Amino acid sequence: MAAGINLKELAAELKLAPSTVSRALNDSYEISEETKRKVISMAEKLNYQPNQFARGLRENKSKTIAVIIPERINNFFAQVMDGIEEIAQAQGYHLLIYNTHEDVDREKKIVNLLLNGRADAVVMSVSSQTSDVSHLEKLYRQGLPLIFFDRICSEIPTTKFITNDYQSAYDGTKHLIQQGCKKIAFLMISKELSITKERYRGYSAAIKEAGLEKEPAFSLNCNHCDEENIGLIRDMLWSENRPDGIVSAVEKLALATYHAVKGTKIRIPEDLKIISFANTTMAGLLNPSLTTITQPAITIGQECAKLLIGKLTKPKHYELIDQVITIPSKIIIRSSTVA
Amino acid sequence: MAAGINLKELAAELKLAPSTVSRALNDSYEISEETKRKVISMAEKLNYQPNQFARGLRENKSKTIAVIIPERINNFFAQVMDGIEEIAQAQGYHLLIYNTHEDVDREKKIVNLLLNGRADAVVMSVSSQTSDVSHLEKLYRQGLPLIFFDRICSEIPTTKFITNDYQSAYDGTKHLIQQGCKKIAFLMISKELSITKERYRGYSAAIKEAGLEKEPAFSLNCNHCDEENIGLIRDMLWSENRPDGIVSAVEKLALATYHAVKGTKIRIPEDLKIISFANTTMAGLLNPSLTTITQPAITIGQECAKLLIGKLTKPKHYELIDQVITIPSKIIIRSSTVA
DNA sequence: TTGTAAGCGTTATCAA
DNA sequence: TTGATAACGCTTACAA
Repeated sequence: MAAGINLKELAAELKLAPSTVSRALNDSYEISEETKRKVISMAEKLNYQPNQFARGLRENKSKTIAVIIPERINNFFAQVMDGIEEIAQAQGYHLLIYNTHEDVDREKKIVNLLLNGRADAVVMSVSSQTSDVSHLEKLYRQGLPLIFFDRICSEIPTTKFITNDYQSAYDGTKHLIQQGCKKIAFLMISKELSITKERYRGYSAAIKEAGLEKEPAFSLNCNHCDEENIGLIRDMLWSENRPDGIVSAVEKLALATYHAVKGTKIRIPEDLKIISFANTTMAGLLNPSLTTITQPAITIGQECAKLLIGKLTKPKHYELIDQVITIPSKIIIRSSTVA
Repeated sequence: MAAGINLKELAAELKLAPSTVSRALNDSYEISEETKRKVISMAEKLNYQPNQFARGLRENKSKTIAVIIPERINNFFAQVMDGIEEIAQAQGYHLLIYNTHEDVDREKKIVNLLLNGRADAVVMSVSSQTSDVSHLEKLYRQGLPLIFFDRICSEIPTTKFITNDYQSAYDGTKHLIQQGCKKIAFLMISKELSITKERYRGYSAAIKEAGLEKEPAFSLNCNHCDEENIGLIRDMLWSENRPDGIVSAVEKLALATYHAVKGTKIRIPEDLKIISFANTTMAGLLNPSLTTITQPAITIGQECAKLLIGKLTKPKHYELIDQVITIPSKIIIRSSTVA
């Protein structure tokens, strides 16, 4: 309703042809400077805004990037989105954002919605339920530039951005070993996820290298219900053979551990040391402060956006080749691992 | 590139006219069941996806809602977005999300970008710098349905959703008084914001009612630099006449207070009690756990989306009248206010 | 019940 | 340097 003025009306106002006005606004070389000036000033005066649908229909471009994440209430993903948006805004791109809530059915629906030109490209991190990737293959085959970050999909031959999951988990686990831990558990949300596999590999390598036992019950596969996770962790901590160290693959499980321990006689770090992949700014304020493996979330977002927009605007100079680009995390040692 | 099939090609494949196919896909009453079946099955087989630009151009609808927030790394706004998205997804709407980073210039640019039909409606929370609202008035005058939440703009005669800022701040302050506080400070990020004004009114009323002194230095106006805020709060806590209670209008200032106190001999809650508007799930894990005024963020998001989509789909039944709808917060008492 | 044709607001091609 | 016209893919009067 109401709506603004369109090109035809603007042209009529100027007593010029629509095509002339269009060219003037697009700074075409074939238009005189004087006409350009007149057109631009009138356009501003009348607050002319070109219709994006008409333009999109003509040019087959939406100047929009779709971002699909599994969770919004999560500092890591929030920071990645800020990174993406920073680059996108600067280049005049808009962001359609979708949260799958870790639900692969929602993910499929969302991906299907993107097959119609609503977005020029897609950047995503898959849900923890995603094992069948046919919907992603369909998207890829449509020719939409697609890249993954963090939770990547190795079946799709495109560029992926991750942190050094293996090495960070290895270093983190080694840190616990150096602090005297003998029985170290690993907390994860889904065995299917790329990040889980890599982080678990790093953890396992450090355990093996140190000659420590690898109790099966110490590989704890959690889910997305906080209450259940707290229960699972509590059970593990009250079992006969309880761990004295924990490597948590995701932030929420470290917090669940804090909840599980709360009100019990288990003390962190004296009885239990914990290190976690985490990006919360509150790590330093927890009780005790949490040792974290902090991911370069903003940088990951920026790099995703740079590559994708590069590919969209200068296809000859950018190629989304099948590769994994790694940006290292930082381990920040706090009280939860130092007795 | 690549791209899918279009309506004309689909029609050719079926040996039908494009209009017939269009009607069949839109489940028009004038098409026979048999034709509909054929069309739909062929559309699925060929994975036909209608072009959104063409449709938008025809119908002047984008099925998209723009959401503008001042900050993304913030549980309150993340929850509001989840609430909006839940309703929007169910109704087939997409979300364009913009972060102003509390910068009014960015806010203006973003608002200007929305004048061209990219979104059918806008839901926003203004930046803390926003005092000149001419850009918002322009948006409103264009006829784009616009609603505000949390940080509202009273100059625009539309519907706004907030929590009971006055009452919650009053109750929270009273809680501190009941816990024995005599000198209560108020932390805020910007005097311009609607929420600041209302929360400050509630705080002031409780202070006055209890006959407590109202030291000017106790109204601490902070900004968006965490380091600076920690310094400001530290200065206040080390001054001659230091407060024994704090009401924080926003979460980040409560966290800044925790940082300011860390490593000093000031103990919470013994020497200083603190209550804060906050939506972080970590409130219970802080040291000590933080008493919070928790806003109904998801509900606020859902209500915004319901009203806006109602207005878009059934304009006769929904009116964005000039009113403020209040959804109450919950005070959750934890250790930071109980000695 | 199905087909024909016009038009949404741009931009690109061709002509003037 | 500017103007007229067609085309992008869809929906909807109007015809058949």
